[in-house]
Amino acid sequence: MSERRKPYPFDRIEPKWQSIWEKNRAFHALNPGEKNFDAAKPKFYVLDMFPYPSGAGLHVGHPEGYTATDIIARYKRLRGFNVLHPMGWDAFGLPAEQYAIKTGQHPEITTRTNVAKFKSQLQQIGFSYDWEREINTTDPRYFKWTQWIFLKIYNSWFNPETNKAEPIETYRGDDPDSVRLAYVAEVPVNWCQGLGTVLANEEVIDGKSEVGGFPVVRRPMRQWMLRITAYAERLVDELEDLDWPESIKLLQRNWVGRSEGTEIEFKIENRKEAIRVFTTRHDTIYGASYMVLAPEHPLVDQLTAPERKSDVADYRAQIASKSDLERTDLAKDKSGVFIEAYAINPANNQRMPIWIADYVLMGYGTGAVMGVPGHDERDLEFARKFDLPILPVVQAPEKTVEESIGFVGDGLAINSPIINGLQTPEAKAKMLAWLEQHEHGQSDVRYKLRDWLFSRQRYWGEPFPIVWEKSEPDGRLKHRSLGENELPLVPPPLEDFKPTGTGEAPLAKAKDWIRYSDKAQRETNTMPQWAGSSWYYLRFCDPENDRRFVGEEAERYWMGGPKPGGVDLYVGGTEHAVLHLLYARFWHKVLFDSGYLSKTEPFQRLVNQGIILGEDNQKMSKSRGNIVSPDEVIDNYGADSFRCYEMFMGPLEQMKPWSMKGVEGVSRFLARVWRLIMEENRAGEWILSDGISDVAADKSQTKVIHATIKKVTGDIETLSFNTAISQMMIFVNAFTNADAKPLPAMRTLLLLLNPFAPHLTSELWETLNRKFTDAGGDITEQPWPNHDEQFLVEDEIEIVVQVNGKLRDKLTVSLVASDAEIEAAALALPKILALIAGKTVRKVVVVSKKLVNIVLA
RNA sequence: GCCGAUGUGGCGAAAUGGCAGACGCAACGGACUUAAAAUCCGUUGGGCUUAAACGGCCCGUGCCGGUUCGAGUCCGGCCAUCGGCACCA
Repeated sequence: MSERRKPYPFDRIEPKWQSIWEKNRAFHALNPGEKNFDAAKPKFYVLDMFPYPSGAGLHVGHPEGYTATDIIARYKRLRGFNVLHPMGWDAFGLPAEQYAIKTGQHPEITTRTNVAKFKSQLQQIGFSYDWEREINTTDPRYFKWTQWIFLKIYNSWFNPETNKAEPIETYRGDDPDSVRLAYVAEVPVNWCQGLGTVLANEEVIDGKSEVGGFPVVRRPMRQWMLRITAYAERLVDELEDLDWPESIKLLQRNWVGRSEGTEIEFKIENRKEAIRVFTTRHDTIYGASYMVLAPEHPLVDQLTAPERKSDVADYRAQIASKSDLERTDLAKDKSGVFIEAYAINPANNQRMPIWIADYVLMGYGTGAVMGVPGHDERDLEFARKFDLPILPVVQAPEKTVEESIGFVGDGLAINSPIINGLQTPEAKAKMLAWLEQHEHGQSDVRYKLRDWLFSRQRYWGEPFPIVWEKSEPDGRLKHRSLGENELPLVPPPLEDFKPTGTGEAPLAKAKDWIRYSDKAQRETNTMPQWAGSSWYYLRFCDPENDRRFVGEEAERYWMGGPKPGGVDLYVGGTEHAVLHLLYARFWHKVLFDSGYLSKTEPFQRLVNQGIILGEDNQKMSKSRGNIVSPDEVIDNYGADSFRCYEMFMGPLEQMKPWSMKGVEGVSRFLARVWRLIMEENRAGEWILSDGISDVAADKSQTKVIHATIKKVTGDIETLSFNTAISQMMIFVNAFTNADAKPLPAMRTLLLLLNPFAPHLTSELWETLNRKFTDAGGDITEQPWPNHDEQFLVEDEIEIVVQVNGKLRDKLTVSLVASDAEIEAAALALPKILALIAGKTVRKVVVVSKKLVNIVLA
């Protein structure tokens, strides 16, 4: 590619200013208690979702959110805030480990290389991060505290009476291990033979591993779990006062899946056991004609008649062999086995045949449902397939009884002696009262949320600070935590990172490391990648602290404020709408309950940037070959053009395609700003333009200046950066052909543009200061300009004149004209007279200082 | 299937219920130039009217209806695209 002449010397000024900022520690935030800390300034904590440093480097999607937060950070500094704007690396994770398996290169080396690449790319864009606060989740000084927090969780239980976590010592029951917030359980997990590890649900796509595409099967394994379900209610309720997009709140609410209903007990014919059922439609109990248990339900073995045992065993085997994928495919086709036992419907004492079927899940509710085929789609399918009785008990509005079969909405209770004639809500209330009164059931709340599967069979993750010890009476292995003084627990050096293939973690190969004492061995599983990212925003407040995960004063300052959430602005992709944001909130609440934090929520305001598509309008991917790297953009147009284009493309939260032509347009705009202030001399050198003079702007220029201050300031506050840039383009267009460029106007423009194009504006500011010294100091030390409304008012205003709502003419009147005067003037316009001639004016609407609408009969 | 978001020129997009298309891209025309690039200026939703220009008229924000003096914007119903969940009782 031939050397193109640069429209302005960004290749010289951008590295220059980046090194000045670094040398001056321009963006270093001071903590309370540090020398020069200014307690009079308000704080602002603006955070990006820190990246996983992959080998591929940045693509243009990463810096979209980063640019937005950088503009906010720079703007807030100019507005006199102490700004915390940090960056770090979420560096544990599968790709580095897979690379290690392939090449033998230790993940630590891969990680270091990738971090260096990412960091240099971010620095080239000129982001104002406080690099002195850089953190890396794989650094033992960091994960020491990840392990420490795990111990806090492990050593806590959730007290339902206080609705918060408390130290395990306060638990009065026999078996503390049964209530810890971190516990071991045998659960069905996603096992991926190809990768040799269990995977989280989100790492499994259509029954295959996201990495490598290997098949994934369900398999019961003993795993570490975190009791996030204890917080289900608070995770929903405490969303309320957060400034998050409603759609994201809804996603979280749906994920937690609260439903209110009733737990009902059904007696079993001729037996002492009972089946408990959870239902949200206890008003349909008269229509419950059969009972279904999940195949794994603990009562199945006891209740199944001897002659049905082999059928049940066959059915269970058949289900176990199905993969998740097959299960989804077969979702519509109901299957099940009758176990030759009967339950008694407490409402009408009818016998209900008991079945097992895989459409009932052991993991939700009680693992048992009452079959109401009249008013539940799945029950109806099941009943039709196995010829079970179908009784309508809710009549749909405007429908006959017969037509109401399959109706699942609210209607009129029928065939239900106790509640006949009642609308569903009243029917529910009365039925519940009846059930409670006769001790058949009580109201209950259930959640879809499951506990968090927290262990992985991987090398490249935080080891659990847990040892397994032979306990004295029975010689069984029991877990216990390491002491805080034993942290960090660093993973052993390994030559061979390969999975064992047996479900045992790679750490099991480090025989010396595992051996803790004569009678104790270390836990060999590691934590998932989500661990480090569940609290990193806290560490940024005080990253060097080696006595505490975050210092109290630093936490109170940066995570404080009047709102429930601590981080003032958090920007990142929607892909983390549920998991990361839910996990972080959960950890935060445990730490809050334990008295370590000042706020109940981590993130007050959340904004999701939209993804950037390739020029072909498709998602960027290696296989499509449409990935745009920031490097090429910066080489050709400079970092400021890159930043401004990222913001000019469209609304931050919207999905939008990349366009190199668009970058060029924005680059032209910045070059125009440059040439507003600079000109080339005969030698081809850029020098301060003769046109710049210290004169006042004229009236129309003043108006543009103040309109721009107002618009840009308001737009930055609402993150509408695209329209802020448009307004600055209007400003520049207005001054491009002016004979004299008034100095104060130029300074105002540079300040407004500074958060967007910091290198260009710093350079021009400095150049102006060399000749005109009164502004003094660096651009970053200036106050943000204020607009004055008086310069925006017009002497004369244009009034739109409509006839029957259609624009017909315009009218210019004085600012002080009354509505009556405006109406009279409008009705006197020749065009309007012609239009209304011979017609009756039925009404005239006058909107003050705006419009007249003449309505004809 | 359920839930949510989005739908405006050739393209990215603007528009407190009040002039639809700001700003930018692309395209076309002009100035400068031996020429090109760069730069600057202008035109640019569709159609009709007009020899042409000025002007004038009609249509136009996914589709159908409603509220309103007035709807891209509010309400109801559809359609399409994208995203999430998916036997959750």
